[in-house]
Amino acid sequence: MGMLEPQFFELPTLELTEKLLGKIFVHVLPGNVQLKGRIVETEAYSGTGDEACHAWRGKTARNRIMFQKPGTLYVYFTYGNHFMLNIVSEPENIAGAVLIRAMEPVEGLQFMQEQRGTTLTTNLMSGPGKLTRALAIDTKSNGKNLFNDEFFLENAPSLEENEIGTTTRVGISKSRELLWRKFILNNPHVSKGRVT
DNA sequence: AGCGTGATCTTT
DNA sequence: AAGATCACGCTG
Repeated sequence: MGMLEPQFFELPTLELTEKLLGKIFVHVLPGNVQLKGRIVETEAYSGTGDEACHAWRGKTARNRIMFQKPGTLYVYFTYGNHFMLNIVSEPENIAGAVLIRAMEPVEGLQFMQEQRGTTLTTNLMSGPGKLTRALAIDTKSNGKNLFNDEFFLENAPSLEENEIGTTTRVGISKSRELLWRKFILNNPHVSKGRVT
């Protein structure tokens, strides 16, 4: 299956949040080291009305990437330790993004194990801070897009509705009622204790 | 269940 | 300028 094209990302954020499940995220390091993970857990963050979205009050120095074209990477630093990986959604000048919360390791396991200091595959990428560490992603990648040979998504079949779980989002204090978290049911690589 | 760790944003 | 918050992960 080939690389996903820009048109794939032209969907409402919540729809894209589902469509990204099962797709293969690829980061190619210098020396042609290929790191690949299958996306198994995502969350939608979108514009006005969602107070948990960084951009709900408008554009700032940090969130400006959320206003760029769909398929752009929005990476930010939080809790003094962790980088969060998002894929921008919505047309240019409208804020939206999908937080990638967990992946299933597919290629580059040895590199990931060294990065993470563990060998247990269900612990390598089972959280948003874990997966950026495993994939060697930090704010240097903020603003890059998924249409080049460093970062891209490999296509894969979409999930059936009955294979997808839906809940409220994790770790937020505002807009807690929105059912904007999507994940692959019964997949052991979703973030800890949240497989169903 | 508690805490580290530092950028970002709000309030003074 | 100071204080609060934070789309988390690890130890205990």
